[in-house]
Amino acid sequence: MRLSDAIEQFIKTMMVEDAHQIELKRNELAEYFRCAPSQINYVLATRFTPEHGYVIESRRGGGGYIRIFRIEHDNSRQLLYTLNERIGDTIDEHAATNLIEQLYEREIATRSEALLMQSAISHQALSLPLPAEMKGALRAKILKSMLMQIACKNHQSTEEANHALR
Amino acid sequence: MRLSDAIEQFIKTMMVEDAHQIELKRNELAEYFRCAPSQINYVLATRFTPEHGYVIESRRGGGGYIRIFRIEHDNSRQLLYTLNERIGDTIDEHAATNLIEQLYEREIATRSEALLMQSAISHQALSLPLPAEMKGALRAKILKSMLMQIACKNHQSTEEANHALR
DNA sequence: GGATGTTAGACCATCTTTGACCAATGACAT
DNA sequence: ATGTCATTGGTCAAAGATGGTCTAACATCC
Repeated sequence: MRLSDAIEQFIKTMMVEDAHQIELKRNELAEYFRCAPSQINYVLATRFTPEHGYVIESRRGGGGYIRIFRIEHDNSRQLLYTLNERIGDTIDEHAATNLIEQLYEREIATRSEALLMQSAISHQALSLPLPAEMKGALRAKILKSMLMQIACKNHQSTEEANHALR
Repeated sequence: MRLSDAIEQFIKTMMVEDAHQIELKRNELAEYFRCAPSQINYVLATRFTPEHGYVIESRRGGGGYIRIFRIEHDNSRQLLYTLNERIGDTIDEHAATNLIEQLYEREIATRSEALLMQSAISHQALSLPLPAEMKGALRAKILKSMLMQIACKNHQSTEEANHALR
């Protein structure tokens, strides 16, 4: 079996047991699999992306860590469809607005969250001299990032939220 | 847990009890945590700056002390305004994170809003091939746009509250 | 054999902790 | 008043502890 697949399985097994969130040490994991630490990054970059339904958060320095959050299974299918099919690599403001509207109507996002997302991807927020394709790509990334946050937020404790904010 | 985080928590706990202003002895605190006195300075320098909403005053020599004040704001609108001013045309992720954390700690933004803003301006959300200056400018615009939204929302609820009182 | 996916490693960025050395203050002796 | 010195806090740089990025070499799959 490929190393990357083994690491992927290992992490996913950890997540099954332990709710929707795990914390790991890059060097320890690399040590365990006797591979280069950057191998861990490779696995995360190719198999634990927002498109796969995961959010990653990390910190360097003493006491550093890598945390992986997984979205809840209930909404995950719907959300992943939204992320991959409806947003994709780019999205214009109009489509994004419609999408946000829908999420609000379906009570996946609160009114407050919907308004905040809207303001983050509005033309005003992205009013810089950039090619339209770049703006579309940016909007897609930002929107995906925020949607994953909403999907994961219920798993994070307040304490962890503080960390996430640092 | 990291020593610095423990010290930070310790101080913040003191502040809550003690009306947003405390006095401490550097050496005593260092003794308590069994660390180098300069560790205290490190914590203050990285977590209790004006950017975090704190001001520090100290004196050396016999009877020396360190006083920490939490900056008060008349109301949330003022703070939002101040922060908006502080952002300027560009802001890096670290500074933005500090701002958002401050809003959360002062209950101007909810946890959900804080996390959402954080994810919108995170480096992951802006991970496209753009020069760093452009990313900083984008982050500033996005953040301001979101802060405006929150200011708006808060203002509306204030209006509603006023209305209800009439 | 070319496109795509893996792996390792060199080099980088960030955060924390400690310690040597510096500066200010106040008590006290002269 | 002035000098001395113990008492405190401040600065800065080095070392340590992590994780990130980039790229070349290698492997695998059509």
